Amino acid sequence: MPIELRYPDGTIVTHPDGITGIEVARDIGPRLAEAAVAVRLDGHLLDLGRTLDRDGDFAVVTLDDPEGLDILRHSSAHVLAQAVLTEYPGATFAIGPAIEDGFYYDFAVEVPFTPEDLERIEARMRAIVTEDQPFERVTMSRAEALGVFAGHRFKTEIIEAVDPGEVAPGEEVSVYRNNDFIDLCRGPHLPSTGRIPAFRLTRTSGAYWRGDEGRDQLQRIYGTAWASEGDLAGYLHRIEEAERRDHRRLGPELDLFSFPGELGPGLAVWHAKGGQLRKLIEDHSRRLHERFGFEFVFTPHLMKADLWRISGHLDYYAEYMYPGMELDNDQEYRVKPMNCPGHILVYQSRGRSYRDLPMRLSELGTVYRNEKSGVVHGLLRARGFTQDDSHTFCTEDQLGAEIRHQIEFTLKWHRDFGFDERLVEAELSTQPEKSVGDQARWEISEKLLARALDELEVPYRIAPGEGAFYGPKIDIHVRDAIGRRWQMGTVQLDFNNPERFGLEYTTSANTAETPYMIHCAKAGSLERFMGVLVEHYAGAFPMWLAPVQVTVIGVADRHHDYAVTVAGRLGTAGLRVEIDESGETVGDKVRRAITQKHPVLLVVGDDDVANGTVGLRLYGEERDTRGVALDDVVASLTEMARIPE
RNA sequence: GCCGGAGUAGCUCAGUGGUAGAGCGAGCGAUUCGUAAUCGCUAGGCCAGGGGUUCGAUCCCCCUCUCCGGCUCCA
Repeated sequence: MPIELRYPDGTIVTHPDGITGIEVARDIGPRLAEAAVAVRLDGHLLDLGRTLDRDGDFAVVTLDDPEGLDILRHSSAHVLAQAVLTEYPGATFAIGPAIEDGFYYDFAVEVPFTPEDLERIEARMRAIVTEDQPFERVTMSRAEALGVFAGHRFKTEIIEAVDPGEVAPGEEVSVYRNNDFIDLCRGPHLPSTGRIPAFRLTRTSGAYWRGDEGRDQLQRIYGTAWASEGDLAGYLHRIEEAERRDHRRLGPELDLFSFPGELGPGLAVWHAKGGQLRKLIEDHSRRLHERFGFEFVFTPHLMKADLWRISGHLDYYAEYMYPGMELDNDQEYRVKPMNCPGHILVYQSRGRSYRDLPMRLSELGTVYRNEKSGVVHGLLRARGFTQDDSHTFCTEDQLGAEIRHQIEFTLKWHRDFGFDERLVEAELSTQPEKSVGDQARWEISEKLLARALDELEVPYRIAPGEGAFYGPKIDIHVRDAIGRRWQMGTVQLDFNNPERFGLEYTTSANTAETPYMIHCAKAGSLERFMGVLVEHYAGAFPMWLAPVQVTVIGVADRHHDYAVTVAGRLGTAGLRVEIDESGETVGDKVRRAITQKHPVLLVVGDDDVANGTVGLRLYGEERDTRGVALDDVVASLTEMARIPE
């Protein structure tokens, strides 16, 4: 029975039954056959040597395809495991998938790997690649497989579980063999180890078996693999670029913030420049909250423990809360990890009617969370931070419009900081297995959250069951200047707190109703947001955010008075200006301003004093413009420094 | 919290079982210069903290703290 394959260009070609993927590829073209690493038949990836036994959409997969890279990385993981099992007798292996940009493999070994081990393993891997060992696919029964992997307890566990995610369905399992190395695997793989063009082992770490803290701690080795040495170099360059942008490095360098050891982990101090930046961001936050109809409230950092008992935090969140302190006749107090209970008390301070709703309460609320010691990470994961937090109380009728309103706000917020529509993605997390709250409310809310995203044309994916137990949520993610994805703001429904606190409003029919409560943070944590901003802009902030917008440099000391005049004019126009008064050379002063990433540099010399002009150089530009009239500079810089409308 | 790595001047890093060095930065002096580093001098270190081994420890061992890479967690 011949089979009909439809190629990506739409043509349908008939082939004899039993033809293999590589044979079809050869039939299409010898160069394609050479580049081929696998084929795809109706969405299923198959090894090149597998026979094709049915009609379907057919495509040859090469290393230019994302799937091709996944296969390359997966095969690289096998070679890694082969190298480790060869070099370290007694080692056993767990799982080794492809991940973004690379792969890893988890091992159980007597002694953890050292950087020297990594070199040794990498050398062995190179030898395996040079030997160009073919990957051979073999299927066998579970019983046989249990025999093959006897003594490898993790593999045995996988086979016994017959996890459909890791092993082909049914009783048969597939394994891949190259030389005497054999691994349980669904495949597909490269035709042979020699088809790995470029790889590098990058680091080691501990990892738990099955990701479970309570189970074996394994040794994980990470690597990266690419279609060419050039791609590998490009990847390593991107890593360097990310390091260059690291906010933990730029923060102190640009005098923005630091984490003094005396304070304790995860606690930052903001220096004057970072304080200026933060003030600008907070000002913008308040401006927009006001424009979007929010009211400002303030709640204390310390509240009676009973409040956290009512809210349920002491039941569900206690491990993140700092220990209580006993005051006034054994009254226990807690530092707040969240702002919600405070805002609820504001709501509850008097009887509310439907006429009060929607009530949007916001606060730049500083909270403290006792993050585990191993997870604090600069501003991105701090123990003390400030949320641009808000809690909105509304009726069911208002809910749809309100959700949309808050998402619009969040989008506007990100747009203003350089994350436009193209860089924003959302994630809609729905009801988990264990949840509280009225089922009807869950359904209505999830529907309205999705509808708002549709209407606002925000691309999103649904994370089924990933919502908090108290309500569904939308998380806003952005991609930064080098393509990394960050989770930023969030819009969350909360069915738990209104119930626990017994919130009510009086309807027009004079009945009591429980309001909907929407938790929304636009930036999330200001600290985290600013950390991401630093990395996004690589410390070179746009004019309106730059702590120092303009540096004025006199060519020689005799130009100092004129420099002061220029700075005065700019300052009067509302610009943030510094004069470099050091006795250094012009070249050195220019370099310092550039190193500090100041957006605008004005150099003034004899000609400028005589003509009322300046020499203008913008950050990121190699050239400068001489003899620009001071009035023009004031006008154009003021325009450049405009706050987003 | 767990696994691994690392802590030497403000920063980036050399260094040795016999009580420490460079570059940058800082201060001072000279230089007065037109767009990415002018020259010189000076100051600055409980070598993360504590304990041990040793005649002697920054160096070797143990503990603690902090940071880094992951894991885990992420109401």
